[in-house]
Amino acid sequence: MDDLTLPEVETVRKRIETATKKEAKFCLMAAYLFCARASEIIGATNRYDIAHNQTVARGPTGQDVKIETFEVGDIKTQAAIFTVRTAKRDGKIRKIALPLEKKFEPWTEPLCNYYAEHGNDKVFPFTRQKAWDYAQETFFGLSYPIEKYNLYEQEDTKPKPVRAHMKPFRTHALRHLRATELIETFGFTGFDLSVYGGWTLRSMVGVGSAMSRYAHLDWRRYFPKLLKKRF
DNA sequence: GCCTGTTATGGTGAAGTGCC
DNA sequence: GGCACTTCACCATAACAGGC
Repeated sequence: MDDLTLPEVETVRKRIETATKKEAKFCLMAAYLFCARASEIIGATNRYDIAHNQTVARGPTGQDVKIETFEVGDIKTQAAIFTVRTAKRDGKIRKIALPLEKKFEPWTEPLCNYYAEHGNDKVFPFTRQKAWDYAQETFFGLSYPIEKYNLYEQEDTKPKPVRAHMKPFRTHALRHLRATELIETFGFTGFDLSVYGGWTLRSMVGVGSAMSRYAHLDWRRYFPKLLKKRF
């Protein structure tokens, strides 16, 4: 029986740090920090995916980040605000704010600099398959858990339960890892996570229309929780 | 209106294929 | 061999539907 747990954050971060290709390193870094799906990072789609309405590349250009000062009470610090276009929700914009100070998040500044190198061009001008290759070579030997779920087949009226199992750690696993870290380490609530990760409030915390009025809550709601000295 | 189960849709995983 | 493209099974999650 597999141990159905995620790898340690530190293990994954070290792997990303040691990625040999610069574009692989920053691509995986961004996917992890933004709690993003591959399509929210990559900037190119091959002909087949376009023809079959598969992945839409929603990745950023070098212009999709800005620096703002965050000030509340005694706290005054700088935040890098990254614009991410959410997959599955027709490219709905969400803002990922990350502390610029190294003691809070040492990757924010290098990622901003990498964005700046690309100007008006796509920051990650390659396909999801390429990103998957990068994840495969970077996370070789690591795996992550898939929860049990029901499989509904067209010809079968009864759902087929699929047991919890492990899968090799690839691009989508970074989203799982980051979401878990935000809850367990930074104390994010379901509301915070729905803003950060681009989930609907219903899918994240199970609230209906009455609470969905708060769906506009922006990065200032969760940002103070990221000001936790860890490095 | 809320809750819960089901379905639809769009995205990812991963192996295969073919070209240079 | 390395790379990009093709292919389809699998998975995540938004939306729908029905009961209370």
